Amino acid sequence: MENAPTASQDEGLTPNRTRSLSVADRIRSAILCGDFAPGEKLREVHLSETLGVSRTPIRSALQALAAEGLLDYAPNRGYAVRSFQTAEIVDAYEIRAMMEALAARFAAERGLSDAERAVIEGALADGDRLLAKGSLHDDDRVTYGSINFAFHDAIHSAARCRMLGEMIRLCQSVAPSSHRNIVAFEFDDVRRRHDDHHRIYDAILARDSYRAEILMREHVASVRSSLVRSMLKRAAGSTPPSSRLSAAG
Amino acid sequence: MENAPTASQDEGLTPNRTRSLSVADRIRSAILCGDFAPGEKLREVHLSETLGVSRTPIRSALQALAAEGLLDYAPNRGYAVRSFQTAEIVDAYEIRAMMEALAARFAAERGLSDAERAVIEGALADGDRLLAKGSLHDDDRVTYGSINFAFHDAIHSAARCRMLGEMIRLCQSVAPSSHRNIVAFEFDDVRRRHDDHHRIYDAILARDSYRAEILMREHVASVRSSLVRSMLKRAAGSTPPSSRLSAAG
DNA sequence: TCAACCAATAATGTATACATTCTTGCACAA
DNA sequence: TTGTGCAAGAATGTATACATTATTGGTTGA
Repeated sequence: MENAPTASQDEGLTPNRTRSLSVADRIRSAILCGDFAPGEKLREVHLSETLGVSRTPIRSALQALAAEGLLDYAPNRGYAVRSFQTAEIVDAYEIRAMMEALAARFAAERGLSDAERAVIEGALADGDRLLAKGSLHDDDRVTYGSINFAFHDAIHSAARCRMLGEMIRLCQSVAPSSHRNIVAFEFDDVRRRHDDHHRIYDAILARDSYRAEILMREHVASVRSSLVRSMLKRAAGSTPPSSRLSAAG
Repeated sequence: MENAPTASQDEGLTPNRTRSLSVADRIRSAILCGDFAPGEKLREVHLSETLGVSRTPIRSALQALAAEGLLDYAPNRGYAVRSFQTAEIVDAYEIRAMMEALAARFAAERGLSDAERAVIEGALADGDRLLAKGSLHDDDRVTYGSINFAFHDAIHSAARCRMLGEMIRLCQSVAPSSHRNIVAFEFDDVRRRHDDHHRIYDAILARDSYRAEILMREHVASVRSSLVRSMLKRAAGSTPPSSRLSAAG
């Protein structure tokens, strides 16, 4: 009902899309959207019936998602949604800070292509324009998210290192999996980070690899700090110790 | 013939070993031993006949090895042995240097368990004993390899970060896959690196996370430098430019 | 009441047949 | 000779039946 037959919806744009890959995308989205509780078991037959494909592509998709770190696997016991502790998410930002710093260093050492330079300069200009307003609405935050992604993605590409890109992807797949992870950045936070972007770009252009590395490391680490601060604030605010026990179990 | 029926060789020590996992281990070993040429295609039916299992566990194993980075995959075109350029191997050491440095920092921040401390002190003492001889035979180099592994593995464990451990594993799976990668370390190299181990342990014990990180980063980076030097020397020595064209194609 | 045991059930693991896609080789025309 | 097109073969993708392993529930014994 809800899902059209997969075979007939092949779109010409994406040439080789196997059922396994499509199914992996759908399950991944569902996990990241929080449709499954952490630790929840994913049964093959159930997914098979829900998604309208046989168990074979389901198994393949689950294995792929486990390799991405989204699922836990135990032989003969199947797959379960991996539950990330707060500490693991914070650690992932530390790892990502190191990896992005290395990417910035590589980019500085190896130089930017014309396309990459254009993307970065576009991202910087777009950000300048957005921040010139002096405040941010929710839509603006989404927009800045795209700008931010474009900036970092161009640097990953400029690093010319496939393994580094893969590892950064792994780090990124951890954080969004936690639902309570939407940090409402303040305007000043965003402005400061956008200023970081300018400096990092300057360092890369100047082929100053050491400065590019240090700046990027601090840049990502500051996101981690904001995250921790935000989580502490929420923990203290939303569930004060007194009201906790009085709430119905 | 050569392979006993997998089902009957279940050993009590390893409880849940599926055919997929066993097959993945065998193919992984074959790749790391260089039984397949870089870029060589791995056909499912062929492997299925060779290893005496059906295509199902073969496909699962190939997907796992692709996730580990040992194989390349393209939809409808199967799997091929990933060929690592020299630059990629060198880059992997840079990545590993960052990751191991972070692991050392985490270990210093979070402390060592009694077991981890015992392993490290054992590795340091064993290394001291080996190096006291003043020279190394080939057997000694193998022995020191085990000592080195024990030291680093204990620190990975002390980092208390699963994702970090997984990423370091990924880095390590790259380097050995290149055959021309056996660096014949000189005695002085090994002695210097063992001294690094002592200093790193001291820093971790002293909870000096900054020093532990810096020392470990330099420690791994020095291996990369030795590797590069060794490759340059071999390139210059074994195939001098003059003899290159005279050799039969 | 509680623990251990065992059968029934349901899940995952494997083998195999079929479907789809890619590759290969040759025929044919420019 | 060279390039295009097509058909045969071989490879991968999928579905399904069967095998093996976990889990569950109840029974039995203390």
